[in-house]
Amino acid sequence: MFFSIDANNGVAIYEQVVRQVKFAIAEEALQPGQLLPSIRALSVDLALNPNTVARAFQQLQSEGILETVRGRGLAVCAGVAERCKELRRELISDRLRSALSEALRGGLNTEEIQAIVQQQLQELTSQVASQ
Amino acid sequence: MFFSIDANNGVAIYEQVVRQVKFAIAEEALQPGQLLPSIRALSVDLALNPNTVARAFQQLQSEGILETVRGRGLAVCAGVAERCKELRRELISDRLRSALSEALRGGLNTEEIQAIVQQQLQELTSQVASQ
DNA sequence: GACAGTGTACTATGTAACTAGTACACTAGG
DNA sequence: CCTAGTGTACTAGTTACATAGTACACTGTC
Repeated sequence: MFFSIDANNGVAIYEQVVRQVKFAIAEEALQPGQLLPSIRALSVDLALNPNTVARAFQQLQSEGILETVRGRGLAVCAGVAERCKELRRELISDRLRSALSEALRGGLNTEEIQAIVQQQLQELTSQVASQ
Repeated sequence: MFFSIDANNGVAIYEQVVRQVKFAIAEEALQPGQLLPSIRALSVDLALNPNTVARAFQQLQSEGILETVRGRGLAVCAGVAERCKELRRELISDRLRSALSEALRGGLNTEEIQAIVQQQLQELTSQVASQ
């Protein structure tokens, strides 16, 4: 599957699953109507407890992004792609803002911060390219 | 005092205190030999439990950044300013890297991410300026 | 009908983080 | 000496998160 979990991320594991499902819908890697991998299958893939995955899916359901298909599984609701794109932008913006705010409060100036961002982006993209 | 705590940051509160003390030393807002505000005073300022502040200070002590002056308080060790500057860069880089990595995995491209960083930096600096 | 695969619900356990409160030894200053 | 202010060291309780295991109702397929 597409998801990757980092246990000591600050972000709770179930929350990481929630975010990455939203991202997958935003990327259109998950289409409306499409069934998600089952709770049990995904928990094996990600080496998580089924309850943790179930909690993530329940939250997505309560947000109106997934819906239950009785006896079949959970499917992506119709017409949520656009909303997921907005959510993705908000989630990423908030997290970046929090990190940038700490950097500013820590006494770094804008130029130093931008340099760090460039360096990290370069490292990350070259990593992905070499995979 | 200089510190500001954000309770739902992902970063544990005691860890935020640890980081901000390091940042203050890196900024030379705290000089070597200088006494820090007392655990009790700081806990009142930040509306935290004294134990939480004590835990942060104990960690800083075990890292060799603060030292006990019996009956007086905790003081910044001599010659740690340079190390704190390195630590500050590492801490901020790691956190930014984590956020940027999520953004890339979420399907945003480098240009979109850079645009978000610029926007957030601009908002944050104009906020600070208007304070 | 039988079975396997769904989501859902429940209780229980363990850990980390934070809070609450108390007690003690030490030092500086009157 | 006495008092107030230090750090330090406990025990306890709460919350959030993750894990472990079990049970149930539903659906699709044979």
